[in-house]
Amino acid sequence: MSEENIDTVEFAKALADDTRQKIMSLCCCKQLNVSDIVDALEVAQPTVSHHLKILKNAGLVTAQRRGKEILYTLNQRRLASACCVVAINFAPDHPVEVVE
Amino acid sequence: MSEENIDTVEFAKALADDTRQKIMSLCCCKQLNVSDIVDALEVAQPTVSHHLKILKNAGLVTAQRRGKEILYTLNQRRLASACCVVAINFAPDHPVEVVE
DNA sequence: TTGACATATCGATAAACATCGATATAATAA
DNA sequence: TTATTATATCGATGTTTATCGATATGTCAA
Repeated sequence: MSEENIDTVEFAKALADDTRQKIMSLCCCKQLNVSDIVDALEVAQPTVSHHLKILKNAGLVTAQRRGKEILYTLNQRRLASACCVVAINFAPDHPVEVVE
Repeated sequence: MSEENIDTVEFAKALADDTRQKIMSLCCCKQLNVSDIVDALEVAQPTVSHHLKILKNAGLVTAQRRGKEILYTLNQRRLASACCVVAINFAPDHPVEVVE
């Protein structure tokens, strides 16, 4: 949930599901509402909301209400940060960083 | 399991457990046998073997027999690669790479 | 207001998973 | 061989998690 402090277990758990990875791919670089995601995948709406909650708690997506709908977007910066934190923590001899 | 082909769901699942992250930290830069890991953590030996199998299948540790014991080491290169693959797949606008 | 639409939450269920005691397998030494 | 040590596998158990139908909450338009 936190802003910049990354819990690597929470991060990995959020990432550790095929449906959530699909959701992440879908809302990368775009804002999608829940119905868009439900239509793109083959899972029920409560299931999508469940996964979005997990992704949001891990800081991997952000939510923004627009009228009746809620737009979700992948938080790419956070994701890249988390990958770097994992690499730096566990693979200190192979440092990884965001380029440019 | 594979050499360079990284399954991001398998990778994330392997990473998504506190005990496994502790094991990874323990055998980073060193070779540890199972008993060393059992002693360092507070879990039973079959549990440690179970986690080592998951890490090994994901390519995150390598195993080498030496006499009666089996030495496990973290595969840092593989871990760094996997982090990069995740970042590149899901955060294309924030490219991440192994430096130097 | 009421109704329609969009999403979240609840409660139940089944599958996946972490854990451990008991036991099997493997290597070595006596 | 037998005994000892180290690790893996098996089988059972409890916990976590993914899933979905039903329902609640929230927003807006009429």
